[in-house]
Amino acid sequence: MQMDAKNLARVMPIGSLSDRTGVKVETIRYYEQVGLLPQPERSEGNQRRYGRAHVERLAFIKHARDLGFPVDGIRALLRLSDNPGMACDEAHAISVAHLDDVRHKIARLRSLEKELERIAATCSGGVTACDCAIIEALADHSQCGHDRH
Amino acid sequence: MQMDAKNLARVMPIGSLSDRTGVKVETIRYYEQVGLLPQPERSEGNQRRYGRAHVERLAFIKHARDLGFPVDGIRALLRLSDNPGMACDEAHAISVAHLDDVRHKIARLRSLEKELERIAATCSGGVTACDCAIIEALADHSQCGHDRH
DNA sequence: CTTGAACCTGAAGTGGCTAGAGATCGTATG
DNA sequence: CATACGATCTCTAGCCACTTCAGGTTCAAG
Repeated sequence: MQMDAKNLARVMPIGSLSDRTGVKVETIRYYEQVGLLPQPERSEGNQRRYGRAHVERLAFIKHARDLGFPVDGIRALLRLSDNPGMACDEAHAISVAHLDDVRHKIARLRSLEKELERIAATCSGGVTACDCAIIEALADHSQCGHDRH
Repeated sequence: MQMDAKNLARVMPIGSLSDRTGVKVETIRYYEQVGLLPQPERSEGNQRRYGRAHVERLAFIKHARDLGFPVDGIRALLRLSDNPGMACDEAHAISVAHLDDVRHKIARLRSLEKELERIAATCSGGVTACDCAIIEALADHSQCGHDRH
């Protein structure tokens, strides 16, 4: 067993970085491949060795991904974070654009929810009464709230 | 020009099927490839020829996709719709499962929305005051509603 | 020194399409 | 009947953000 929690923040293998950040090993390698994470130093046997800076950068990435930022947006935010000073306006623009996107998705899902509720309610699962209202509803576009006469 | 709207419901080329259903030509071929649409008859010159049944089936598929059903779910619903009688319970289960999924997505997006609002609000875009609050918020997980001490 | 978990690379697979290349078909005109 | 040109054909690759796999190498505990 490795003395993980304590203070190997100095030189960590990829598995420990994974444990610390909650990002899977394969995903870490993927992030390196697409240029989100810099290439770390290697052990004599060619294994990746990470330090504190990598933990922070990966945590940043993970947090942004959890918030649904696309990888390209994260790349931009990381670039800004690397060059402080010329940052704020652009970071704000990226966030607001993403917030907009999230709101659109919510709106769309809400209307889906409504129609699914309506469709599911027409048939409560008893085999008797319907044959089958759900399938009919899907087949017949005219029943739903949308157009198409 | 072809007499589209009137009554070529008998034998349609793929473009007309596309126009009637709002599903792109390439997508129609894709649906055939993955087994959602049956292989249609062909003209002497090997072009697809569709009839009324295809229009209905494709409309069904489109409606379900618009509602966010995954292709596998649609495959199941189509199977049910082909074998009426043993249908209703299973169709209901599929729909309810999907509705559940949609609700989870909504809940998740709502919490994302809240946090993005909070983060974006910390820096309103003026370069002066922040350097940069958004980037700090992303870097520092401890500020947000989640855990991690 | 042996074992076995962790690590390595590179390629392919996922879902649900979309886009492109390059060839062939079908039909409205001249 | 010939021509032009849009519609269609097949096949392949690309998109996003990973995930999975195969087959090998390294590291560290006992």
